[in-house]
Amino acid sequence: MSEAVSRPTLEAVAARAGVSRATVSRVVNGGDGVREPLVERVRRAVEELGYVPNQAARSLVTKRHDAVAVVIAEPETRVFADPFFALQLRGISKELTAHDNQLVLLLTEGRDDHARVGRYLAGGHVDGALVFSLHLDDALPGLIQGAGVPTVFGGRPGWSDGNLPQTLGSAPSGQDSTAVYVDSDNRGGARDAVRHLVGLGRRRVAHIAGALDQTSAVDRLDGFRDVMADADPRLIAEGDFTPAGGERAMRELLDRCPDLDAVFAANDLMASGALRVLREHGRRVPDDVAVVGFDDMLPVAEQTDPPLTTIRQDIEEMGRLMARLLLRRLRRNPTEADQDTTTGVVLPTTLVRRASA
Amino acid sequence: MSEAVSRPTLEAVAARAGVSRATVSRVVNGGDGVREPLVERVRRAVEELGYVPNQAARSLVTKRHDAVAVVIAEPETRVFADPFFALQLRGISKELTAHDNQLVLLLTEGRDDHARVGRYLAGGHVDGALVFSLHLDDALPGLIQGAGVPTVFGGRPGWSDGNLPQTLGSAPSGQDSTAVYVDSDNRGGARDAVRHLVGLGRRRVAHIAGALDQTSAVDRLDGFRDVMADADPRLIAEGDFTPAGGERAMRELLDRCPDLDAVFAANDLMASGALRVLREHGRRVPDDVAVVGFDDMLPVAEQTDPPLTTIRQDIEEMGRLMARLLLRRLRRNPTEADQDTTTGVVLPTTLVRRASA
DNA sequence: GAGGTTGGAGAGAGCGCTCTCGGCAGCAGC
DNA sequence: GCTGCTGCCGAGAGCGCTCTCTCCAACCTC
Repeated sequence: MSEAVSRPTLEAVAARAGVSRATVSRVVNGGDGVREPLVERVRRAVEELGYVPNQAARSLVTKRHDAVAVVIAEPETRVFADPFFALQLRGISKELTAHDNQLVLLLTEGRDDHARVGRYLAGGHVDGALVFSLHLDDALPGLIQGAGVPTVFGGRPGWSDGNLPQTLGSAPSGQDSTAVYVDSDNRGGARDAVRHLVGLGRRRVAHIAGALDQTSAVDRLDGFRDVMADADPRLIAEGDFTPAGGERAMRELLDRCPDLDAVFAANDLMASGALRVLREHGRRVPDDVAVVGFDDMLPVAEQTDPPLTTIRQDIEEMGRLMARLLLRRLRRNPTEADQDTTTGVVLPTTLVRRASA
Repeated sequence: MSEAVSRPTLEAVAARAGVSRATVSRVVNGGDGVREPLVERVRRAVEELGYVPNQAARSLVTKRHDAVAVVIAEPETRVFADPFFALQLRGISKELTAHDNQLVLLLTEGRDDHARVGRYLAGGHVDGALVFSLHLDDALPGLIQGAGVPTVFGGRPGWSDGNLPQTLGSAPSGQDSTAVYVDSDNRGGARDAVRHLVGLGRRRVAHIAGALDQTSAVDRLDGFRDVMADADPRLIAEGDFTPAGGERAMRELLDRCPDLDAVFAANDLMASGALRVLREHGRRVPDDVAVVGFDDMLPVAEQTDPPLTTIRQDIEEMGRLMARLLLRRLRRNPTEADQDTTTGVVLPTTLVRRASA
């Protein structure tokens, strides 16, 4: 019935190895400037005692935490429940653990929670933050910039470039507050999708847009317009990224333009809804109407009837890249950081051909 | 171009309020034993300086971290990409933040990573762990029990009750190493599913089992057998929880027992595969063959044709409960903990009727 | 071989907090 | 009016680490 054995300290290792605390510290942190025989002796002592550095004590003095926060602001279960975040987290996790950083997950529920997150980040518990900001009117990005924590955004934040919330009053300066983000090429992907449809000989191409308070939806719509510059405005309907929204939009479109011969939906979920409505109206896919989605959300895109032609983005890579970018800024010293003018990284997308177009 | 302003310390607050550090500490931690006027003064000073306690310094002395690890061991992208974990995380997050605890996410990639997780947990960086162990042969649960960290498992761990890895050599004792877990009522849910089919008058009910190295799959199979005690063994096929596996199993079943009139699939993904094969074989659902799934995985269950009748489990609640259980053990003092004989909590499931059965 | 130079090791301060302890009021009891 | 409490508050040690500063030995240089 022994008391919980307290874990060994640097002191204990030093005693065992017959050296000073400082030497053990040096060895544990890379071993530079310590002669080989001593290094060896310390290593053995560490091994034998099962020594693990006390992170709290360490960060008390270094002021580093080797931890970054991942902030996911998503009140809507629907979106949260899709595989998107899981994959992104996975990419982030891989990159972080490869550099011995911990991942502190912050999920927010509604607006009130934003303040909590802001407080947490400003509290200096983590070295940096990875933030997913989905909505244009979201206060979170501003709050976070205000917290003065190095941050990388997932998805282009809602404010336009050059219009950053620079002057947030008491924002601790010294941090360059340029918004760094990683996004996939929503606009380019949309262009590819529409070009593919046009290449198939379709002339009346409709678009089911996503919720336009999200930059991804706006960008995909822009991509559509890039190719269909002179498109009939009635060929565009706004959905909300849900299957039900896709159904609604599809009905509208069929109603307004019965002669449409193709649909580009801003995500696979809406495309699946559209497919259902098309079938219901007796339109054959892809013979009468060709359909392209976006996301390549596997459980959906592969299961629809017919399987969905869509635009794939490498979600996991996006997460990995976000983490890599953040770690790089954390590592740099100020002078170098000044030269780091990266503001946005845009990942390519690819068209995945299945049966629907 | 000011230097990064270092955040205020207890000392600073004390000076401003004209009291000692100890008094500020008392106020910050609840204010017991400090007279009202002083409390007020300290509160104001905290407010004015924007003081936030330094968590590292605090845990250095308290040896608590107000943080728990969530360990998700899932090398397979497929499973990880389903909404399951997202919802569970959400539940966990809600409960943890309600009690001012942080969530440290640990995702593992393959076996080698298990050691890393074990080391991390044993390193005493977190107060407890929430672990999702999916496979029967998984070494992780053992490793974690060995780390001597209070743990709650999500899903019944792979070892049978009463056969815990008690003696893991150098496991720091003092912790009661009973495995606590939260699971949904896989067996009961399966029984409900099959009873529903039987209640519809179906007599040749088949089962597509999940990967049987997972307790959930085993339990669902057991539930099936509970109701169909004398079922033809050829009516059972093992899938792997994927749509493709469901297709394969369905083909097998149709081949072996062309007269089957119902199928209970151990998850919705496999059910969707089964539906496709049934359609391909000209069987009408539910007229010729009724189909029930499991999980109520929304993007899938609602989108199949016909929409899937399935068993719903409250995933988010499961997560919340796991966190609650863990926090309770962390809060308790040893004597009380001894009386806490909770080992498993099983959450109820409900049948959701849609069109497939 | 005296003085200078270097690289490796130890001593010790101190990060920001908590918590025990001791002091000192204020009050009751005799 | 003195002892003995009780209740508040401050002093101070110390959590486990990093990091600077100092010291010392070994090696050059002329």
